[in-house]
Amino acid sequence: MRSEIDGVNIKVYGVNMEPGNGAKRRGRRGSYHHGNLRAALIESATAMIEDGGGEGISLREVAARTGVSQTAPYRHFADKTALLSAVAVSGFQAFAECLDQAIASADEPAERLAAMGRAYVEFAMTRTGMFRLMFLSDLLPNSQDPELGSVAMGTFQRLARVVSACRGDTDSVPRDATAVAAWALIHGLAMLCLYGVVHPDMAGGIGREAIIDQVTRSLTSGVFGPRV
Amino acid sequence: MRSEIDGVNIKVYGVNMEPGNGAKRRGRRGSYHHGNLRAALIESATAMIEDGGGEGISLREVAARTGVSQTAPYRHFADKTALLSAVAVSGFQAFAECLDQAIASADEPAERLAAMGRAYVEFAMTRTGMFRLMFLSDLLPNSQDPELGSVAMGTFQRLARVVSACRGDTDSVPRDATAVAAWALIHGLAMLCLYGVVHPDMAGGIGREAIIDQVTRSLTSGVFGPRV
DNA sequence: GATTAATGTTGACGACGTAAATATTAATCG
DNA sequence: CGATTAATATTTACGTCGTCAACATTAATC
Repeated sequence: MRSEIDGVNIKVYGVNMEPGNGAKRRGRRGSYHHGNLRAALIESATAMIEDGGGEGISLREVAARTGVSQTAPYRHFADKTALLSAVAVSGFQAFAECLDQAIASADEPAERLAAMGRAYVEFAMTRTGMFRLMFLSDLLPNSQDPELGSVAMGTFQRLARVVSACRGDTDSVPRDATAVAAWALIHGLAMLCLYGVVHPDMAGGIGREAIIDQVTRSLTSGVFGPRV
Repeated sequence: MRSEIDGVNIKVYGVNMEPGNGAKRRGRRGSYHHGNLRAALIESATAMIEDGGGEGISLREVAARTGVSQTAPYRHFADKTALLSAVAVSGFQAFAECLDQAIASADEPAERLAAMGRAYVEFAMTRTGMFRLMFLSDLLPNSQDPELGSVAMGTFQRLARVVSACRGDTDSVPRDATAVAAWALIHGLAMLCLYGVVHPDMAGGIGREAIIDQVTRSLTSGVFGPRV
């Protein structure tokens, strides 16, 4: 970005920021200031996480893909973890939208719960990189970011509400461990699918789809069914 | 390790390998060759993972703690991942022993299953670093090491056998998704505990112990109970 | 319009994973 | 037993990474 002519430094900023490069950048293009770098960094990092190997993502490459210098992110994030944490927050928001969509797809509580289970696993298998960042990195346990914790809790509460409805409780949150068990069951299933333990053609002649179906169905029977 | 006297290089090897330094080293001490470096590296790495932050472990530090140079590990492991994979294998073996102990602690299949559930969660909460390496790193899905996959499957089969017994099946592996559901439930519960979602004093007045108890108990009732 | 705050760049540092070349020891074979 | 060879460890070096400090450029404010 810097050419030296006759001992005079001439800076050339924004070479790849010219109009028409297809970026969704809202700020003034071609200027020293980016305009909306924070959001752009999250966007770049998200794209890299979605389609690439999740962990091997470097802050420098995120900056490069966004068209800024290596240290520019430090004006908006304390460190790499903070950026990843912000990405995870947006991931949880997208996740919550998927769950809400599943809830809206059915009227009966039992069907709703089954739909949520399928949506949960589908999110894990479709947006693998993001799911791994959300649940398989050390972000959640070690998080300094309170927003991450609360948005993650939001997904739990969505499940808990529907479980309550299934059992006929008036409270929006079940008083016993049922909601925890429901979440554990569906989350664990997603994990086993991710690990490759539950794969498309399993031993015993039952495929992954059938297993997902049976397990999500068991969400609405047995201990998860109506209180007696 | 190298002192220069009158232009002559004198190497001093094994300074901290003298007899009586308390190491469990089986090889010839004080020699250039370590004797059992592979096992020693796994041991050092295991110790670092158990009591420290799991992910931030560097190959260089493992080598240093073992008393060898940075690149010595490359004579025994292809790369860092291979070493971590070997550590995970030993972790799964220890995990299997815990499960076997739980199985041996009871005679009734239902009690056995509940005991396994408690052991599972306890392992996750006690040996957190190892559990995270085993299940929360990318080792399991991406593994090139066939031993890792098979030893991980071993823990599943232990659960599957007991689930079969609970349901009164003659086969050692249930033909439907019940074993998967059982594993998913208990693994998911361990995850939620690790994430801090299920903490000692939960909302609703029930503690973690009670939740673990209820969830593991639900393993032996409802869909996991005897076939009708 | 000058000052100040916000936001970017450059350059550097130490730690890391790992390859290449070299040194030391153990194993093998006469 | 001595010489050769294979195994194992070390030194040095390279490129990448996260991040700090110093500086440059632009926007906001009085």
